[in-house]
Amino acid sequence: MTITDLKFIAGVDVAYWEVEGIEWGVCSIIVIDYATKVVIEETNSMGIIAVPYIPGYLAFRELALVIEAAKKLTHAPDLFMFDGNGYLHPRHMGIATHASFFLNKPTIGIAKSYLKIADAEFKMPENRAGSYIDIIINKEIYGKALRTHQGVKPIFVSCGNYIDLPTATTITEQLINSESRLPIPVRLADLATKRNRRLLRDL
DNA sequence: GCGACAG
DNA sequence: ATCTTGTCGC
Repeated sequence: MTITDLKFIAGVDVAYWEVEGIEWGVCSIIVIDYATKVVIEETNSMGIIAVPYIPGYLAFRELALVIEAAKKLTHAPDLFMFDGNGYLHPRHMGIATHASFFLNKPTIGIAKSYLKIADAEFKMPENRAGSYIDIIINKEIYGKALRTHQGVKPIFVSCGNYIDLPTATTITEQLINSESRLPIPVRLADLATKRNRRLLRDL
């Protein structure tokens, strides 16, 4: 995978709500033009969520909706960014990695907090935009804690699949604006998911 | 039994 | 993730 081949990049997220003891979820996928950052497309899917949240098993809870929303896309993304980990996972199989086998596209994992692996801790990157620290466990780089803005918590970037960490990091950094510590596609998917939830639950 | 815990 | 008001800061 080469950065110069990238045209469309997708951000994926899921939001939840409950109705009479039943949990529902809505998945939103936002596709933007990598060069201009303009939104090209949005697709959604919604359904009952039957799988509970268990740390390490997020994909089993969210993937069905993700795949359903991805099927509706008319502009095939060249890469998908997820709200959650990829290789930075106890079995190297976070949702970003797991999803790649269904999407058949490069994926990147972007987590907002650290999923502790084998009691391994990480040092916080220094407090300035762009600083990062590799998360190394048993001499292997799982991902990195990346500070996208000064004075804000770092995000955790890891490979999903079909991409290397330096490339994933470069792409992530190029999609950061002043609006959020998260890359634009993930941030927009997060906003879309909450907007759609408001519309759906008030139905 | 207690603490930890992506979303 | 979600439940939630005001509030501090750029």
